[in-house]
Amino acid sequence: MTKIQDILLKSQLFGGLPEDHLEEIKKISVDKYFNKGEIVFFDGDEGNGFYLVVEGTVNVYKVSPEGKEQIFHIVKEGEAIGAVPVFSGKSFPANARVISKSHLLFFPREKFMNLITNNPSLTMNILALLSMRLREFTIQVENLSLKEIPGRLAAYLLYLSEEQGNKDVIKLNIAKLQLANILGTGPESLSRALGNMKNRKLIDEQGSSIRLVNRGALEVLAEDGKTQG
Amino acid sequence: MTKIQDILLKSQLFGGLPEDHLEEIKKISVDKYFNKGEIVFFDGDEGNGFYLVVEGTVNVYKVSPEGKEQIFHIVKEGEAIGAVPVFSGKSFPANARVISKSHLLFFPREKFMNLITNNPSLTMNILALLSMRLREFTIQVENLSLKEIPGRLAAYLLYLSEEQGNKDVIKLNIAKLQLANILGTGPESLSRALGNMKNRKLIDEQGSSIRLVNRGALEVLAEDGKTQG
DNA sequence: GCCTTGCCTTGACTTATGTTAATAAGAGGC
DNA sequence: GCCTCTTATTAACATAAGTCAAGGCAAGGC
Repeated sequence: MTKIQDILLKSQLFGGLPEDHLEEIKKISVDKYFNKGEIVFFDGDEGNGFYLVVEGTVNVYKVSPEGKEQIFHIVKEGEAIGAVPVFSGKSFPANARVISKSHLLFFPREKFMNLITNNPSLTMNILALLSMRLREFTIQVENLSLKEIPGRLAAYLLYLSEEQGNKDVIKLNIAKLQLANILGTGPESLSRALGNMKNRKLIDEQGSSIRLVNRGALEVLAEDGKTQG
Repeated sequence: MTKIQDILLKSQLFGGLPEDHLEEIKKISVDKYFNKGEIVFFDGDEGNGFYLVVEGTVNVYKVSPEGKEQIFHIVKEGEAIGAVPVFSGKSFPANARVISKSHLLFFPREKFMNLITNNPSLTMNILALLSMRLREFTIQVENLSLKEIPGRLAAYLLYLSEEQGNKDVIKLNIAKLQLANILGTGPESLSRALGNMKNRKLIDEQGSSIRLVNRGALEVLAEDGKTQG
């Protein structure tokens, strides 16, 4: 089995589909290669198809006129980007930029639509994918609106821990600046929040690893959102 | 044609479907009536189906431990709520509360799923619906993270104007407190932002009507997000 | 018409976070 | 191994917005 077939099989989008369907799917896709920093699409571009990440990492984000960046989603191997325009008929609602050398599969809108119409399992997978994305967005809005920065950071650290197998020592796989832009802030505020957590013995930092020293306190912080009164 | 059929026909979800399908759809639905203030579902409740608003208004929102409320969506006649759990298989990601006497149609998960499998147009409608919701969320995150309160307010006023036929005099159909909770703030900050706009002759307030006096300046404010430096 | 109740506004004050700038620490090239 | 460039930290300061509290206004009941 090729690497690509393996990725497709494990992806939320195409997982659980019979092999001949995967073959068909692979056939309509186009390989696209990007170097670090290159743009996959811009906010407002017409969406004539969507992408699946085979290798590398892609940031989906928006920028304010002043240059502040908000990251919506960090997309990794097996995940899809740019599906919204395919079904809404509107343009891309955000920018996407490759942050490491990447290999994507591009699925042209028309051909993909044809695949869907006679493939109920694929359709269900897409519905599940979009629904999960909506869930993630409710969490992001909640974090931005109802929590202060230390609370958002705590929530993110716990999320990373869960993602990495509930370990107490987690790996920060992204730059601090990126993390700040996920949390909706700048690098200085993130530094302060991390420093504060270290002082209060909630975490411990060793290079790009963070040890969750006091998980309970982090959970309270993430839940409460506000630096306790 | 009954009122319900009319609503179904005009909804994004069921619009454009043949009449016999609408009949089938109506058949599997259950009427639910709510009084002002009643809860439709809570964050975390198991989602055994979704709702379509026939009459009234429903707020979808989350609350912080301190009691601050963030409204995600104000759902009106013809719109759907609670679709996420149907397709993701997870619980409701937020609360829903009726803010005026309302009549909803409830669609049980299983039966609705059966309808989908042999109804491609309905499926396409759902995909479009979820995608549009995702678009709206990107805008909400952008507003919360990249704009200050006056900018969010300006953006919302312009959105209302567009919704109400690009009139220069718009009707605020919700309480100020609600509006504040849409914008991610409290009533005091909203009052101040409105007051400031009045001082700067961007708007004029008459009861629950707001006149957009200087549309251009509002657009700049909404676009820039930040009270210019 | 008066009183109650809920909603909104205004003011004074506090605080979290943005800003600016300078320094420090790492990573990669040569 | 040294230099350069990027990335991260720290500190001092500025400000948007939250908080608390008081007062005004409007709608509905009696």
